[in-house]
Amino acid sequence: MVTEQETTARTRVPLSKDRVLRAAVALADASGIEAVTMRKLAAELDVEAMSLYYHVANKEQLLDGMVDVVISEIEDECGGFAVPDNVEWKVALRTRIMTARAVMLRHRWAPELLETRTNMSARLVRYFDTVLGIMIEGGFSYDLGHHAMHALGSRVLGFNQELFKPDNDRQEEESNEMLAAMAEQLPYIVTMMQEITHEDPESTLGWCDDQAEFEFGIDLMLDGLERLRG
Amino acid sequence: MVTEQETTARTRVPLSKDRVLRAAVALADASGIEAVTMRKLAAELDVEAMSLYYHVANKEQLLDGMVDVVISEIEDECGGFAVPDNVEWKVALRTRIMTARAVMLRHRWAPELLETRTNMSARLVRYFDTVLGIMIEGGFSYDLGHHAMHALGSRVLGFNQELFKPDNDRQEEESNEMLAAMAEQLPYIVTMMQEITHEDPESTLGWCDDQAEFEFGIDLMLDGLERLRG
DNA sequence: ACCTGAACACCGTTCAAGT
DNA sequence: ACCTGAACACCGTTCAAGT
Repeated sequence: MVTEQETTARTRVPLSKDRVLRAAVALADASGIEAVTMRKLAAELDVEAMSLYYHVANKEQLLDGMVDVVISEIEDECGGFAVPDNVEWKVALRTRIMTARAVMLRHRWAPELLETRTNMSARLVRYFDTVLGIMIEGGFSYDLGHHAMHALGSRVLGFNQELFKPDNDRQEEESNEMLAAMAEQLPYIVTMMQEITHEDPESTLGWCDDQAEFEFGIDLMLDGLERLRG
Repeated sequence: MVTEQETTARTRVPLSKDRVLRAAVALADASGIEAVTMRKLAAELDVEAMSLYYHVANKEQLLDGMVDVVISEIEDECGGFAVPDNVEWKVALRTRIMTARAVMLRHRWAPELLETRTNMSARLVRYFDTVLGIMIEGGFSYDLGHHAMHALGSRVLGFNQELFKPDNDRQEEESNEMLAAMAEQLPYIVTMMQEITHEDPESTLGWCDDQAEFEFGIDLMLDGLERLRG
């Protein structure tokens, strides 16, 4: 019995802030951000809920840490946060944004979390610095760069603030049915639905699988900024 | 004693879904969305928490209802959701968006709520229909109108997805101090801070009091769309 | 028809205590 | 140094019961 205890104690990897954060990210990926409670996360780590408080001050800090893990992934995938040389600013910025987007698609809870956090991650600020840097080295004035940062907003992290939500369960059936019933109330939307044949039927409502719409929006802004840069 | 009971019973306005929703909006305005719990809302209405469930199925429906109240305010302030005649599309759309923005500034919890809701308010869809209608009547193809709706995203409701958050308590002191310490880590941002004299110092970080930045972003998109319309 | 009380299954978190 | 148990103040919600 004592031997068994010793064995498990030796086998078990000790907890650490890093391990806690990684487990939290994995849990959110698998079951959504609402499944990330101190108790469930602890269970995932085969530990009591209160043990987490030794590595993390409170839940706020846990969520901040999860954001940081996501930003780290972007940094890794970009090969660091240096402003590239010899690349046109628009290309450099666009590829960076698309890389960020790829990371966000792996962690679909991340956009909402990013937007609701009030603490600023230091790593996130460094990401913003290189985004700004790409524009400055590309010939932007600091004034225009500043406006651009605000205008791009969270788009620089590869996601869009869509307002049409997935409407998970019922997909086409009820939705089309509802729209048909409201035809005279919604003349333009109904006509649009009829005119536009969506290649990928589920891409209309989801925010994240609609790569083409995201790229349309990004290019609209980048082209506009290029024009203002002169 | 019986008389007193009768008096209070006669004096008290009976609960209704409408009264519940208005109270919830008022509570969120005053104390933030996190203060809107079934128990606190009930207390505000001088009623037990369980009484709310007679007028509202659950908390989800309560939050959906709050969104609907906000959209109603926009509708009222726009004088209904009809597509205006004899107004240039860009002007019509811009004023509508700015009206929505004014409403959002009165209910600062609303943007976050709008973005996290998964149920689509019928009234919100009608709002979108007139936004699309303005563009179609302004000479947009349905295809371009569709792209534009996605690109504008929640901006059509008058808010921006900012990633720099207020950082409420400590304003300049710690923030500037921190930036100075990170000067070599954040060369571009630090320079930008130095170069740009903000007329309104608190407008840089807050998402909502920065009217000028919002207008810059909106005009960037509207001008871009005008160019694509041809 | 409208409201309530007690109870349940969950939260985050504190604090004193264990090894 | 690291982890735990019991307890507290809060959630949303059910259900049987009151008027």
